[in-house]
Amino acid sequence: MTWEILAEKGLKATTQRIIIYDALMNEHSHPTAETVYERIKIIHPTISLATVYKTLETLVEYKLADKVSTIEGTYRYDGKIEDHHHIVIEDTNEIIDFDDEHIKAVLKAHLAEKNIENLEITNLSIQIRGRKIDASKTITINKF
Amino acid sequence: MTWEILAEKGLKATTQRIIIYDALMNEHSHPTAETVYERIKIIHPTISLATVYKTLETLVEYKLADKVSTIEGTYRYDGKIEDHHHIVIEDTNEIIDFDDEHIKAVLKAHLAEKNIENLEITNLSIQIRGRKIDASKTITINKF
DNA sequence: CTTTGCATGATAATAATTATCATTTAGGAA
DNA sequence: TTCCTAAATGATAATTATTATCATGCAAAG
Repeated sequence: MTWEILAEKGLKATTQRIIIYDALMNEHSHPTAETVYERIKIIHPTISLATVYKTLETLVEYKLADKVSTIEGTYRYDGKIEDHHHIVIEDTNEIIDFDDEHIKAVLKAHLAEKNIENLEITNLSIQIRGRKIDASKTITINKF
Repeated sequence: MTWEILAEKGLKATTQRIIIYDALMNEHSHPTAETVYERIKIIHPTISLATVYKTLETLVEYKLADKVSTIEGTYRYDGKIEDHHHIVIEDTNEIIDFDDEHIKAVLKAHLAEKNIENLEITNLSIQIRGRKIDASKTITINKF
């Protein structure tokens, strides 16, 4: 229940927050604030764009969402907060989630060999850029 | 010689381009266009900010520089075009270069096991976020 | 039910970047 | 070397995304 998730964080469960949170969780395309706004207007036409911006920031602040900057110069929000990586498709700038439980361990093991002094690593992410071989098809990631 | 590098790409070697290119190559802090402009104004006070923006874009277009988007919402330019990775320091958003000839091979080997269908990987980079344990000291990366 | 402080909505302000266009200049041709 | 032309520059206007402001509304605690 969304209102409980908000309440747990000490956030007022307003209609707007619930709608925005739900919209973000159900949208896997890493939308911009503007896109979230457009989607939401259909079911809640009186919502303000400013509220969407502020609420998304709040969700990020309370670790209920992630925010990423893109090469287009805009921010995109991600309802998925578990550790994962992104594949960015060139030309379209589509972002595809990429889950991999092992890759981080592989990287950390490698980084341990280098010893980087005075640094505490808080986050490690892999950015994969690429292009679709067949633009009409989707990209599928097969586990194993 | 900078003018030769520009000429090789079929670019006019204007005074402004030479100054901007040299400034970027000698600045390892991943500056913004604005920062490059401020630095350059000292030796070339009549240069226009618009020229700095346009020239940096041109350098990126001709693969003489890289452009990265940051979480602050601004672009930073990088005179280093060889494959490398970035360590972003939280709070200060300082960017430190991180060279590693092996890490990419390690990652590619790992990614080959997953088989990602329909994707041609064009670029692979690792983003390390972290904080300085001792803020007054720098971060050193020891090769072996 | 009332209160109170935080959230919302409308809109103004800001900041970074891009576009426009008259003027200048690099580099090739004569 | 001088001339020519296409491309680059400089000044500034326009745009775009985002943030700030503030009067009004509403969630939730008592």
